[in-house]
Amino acid sequence: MAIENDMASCAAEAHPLPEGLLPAPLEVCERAAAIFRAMGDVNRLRLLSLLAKKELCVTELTELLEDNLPAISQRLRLLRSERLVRTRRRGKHVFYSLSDNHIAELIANGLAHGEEHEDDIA
Amino acid sequence: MAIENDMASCAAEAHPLPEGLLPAPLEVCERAAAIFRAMGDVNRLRLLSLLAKKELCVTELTELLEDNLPAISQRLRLLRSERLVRTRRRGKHVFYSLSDNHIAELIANGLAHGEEHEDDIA
DNA sequence: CAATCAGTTGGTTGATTGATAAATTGTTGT
DNA sequence: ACAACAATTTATCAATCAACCAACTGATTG
Repeated sequence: MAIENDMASCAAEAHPLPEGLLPAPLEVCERAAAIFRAMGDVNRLRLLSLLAKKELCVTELTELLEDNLPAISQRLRLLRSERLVRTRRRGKHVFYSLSDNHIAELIANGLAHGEEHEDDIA
Repeated sequence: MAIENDMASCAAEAHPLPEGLLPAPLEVCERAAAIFRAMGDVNRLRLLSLLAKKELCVTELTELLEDNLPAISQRLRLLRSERLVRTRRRGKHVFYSLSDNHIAELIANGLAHGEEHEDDIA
């Protein structure tokens, strides 16, 4: 009753909050969230799962994923805007690959987790 | 004109596509994409960045993130529905923690990448 | 330089999503 | 049982996003 104006008390009683306990910096979270968001779509992730194995051009991706070319191109565009993939022009073809190993690891880890919990869907 | 029904020819010329080159199974991608999607939001990721350090209750998270409690609770609900976090009731308080080390690694990796590319935002 | 192939861009539409506030459930202490 | 606190739920609204089709650019070949 005497300490009801101390808003932090309830939490402090439950656990003494360490001073240094802070969320990751906002800018870092924004960047990381942008990467995750870009990976957080089935079609884009399937694209990435292929690029994780091999550099591929838009036409090849279109065939492997059995989709139409503009759709693939749009997804690649978004992935490139978030710097998850790189492009390299070779004659008529534009080849896409993952921009760095860090991205490759994130994709591999995510897919690995997806395999473990495959039963969650059914 | 004579070969216009052979759709694969153009890509085959650019690169001989390995037989075994297939995207990750659809179900795996769906599950992995769902995880990434859940992480792909700044507010949820900040939540996760805290839970990666320590188990915390909703009230504590509300204070640390300086937001209102229902908002935090909603985000936690989504994270729980995707099985990224676990709950444990202790008296009046519900404590949240990451559901497993795999998730913790993904978060750590994502944030690490976010730190590297902090300059991308400015 | 015209024709064709490879890829991108723009605009629209329908579906998801996140924020907010209000009402409700669950828990403890008196 | 009641009051006070902790957390969830529900509903609604605005914003964001992905799919789709059409038009366009850029590069190569005849």
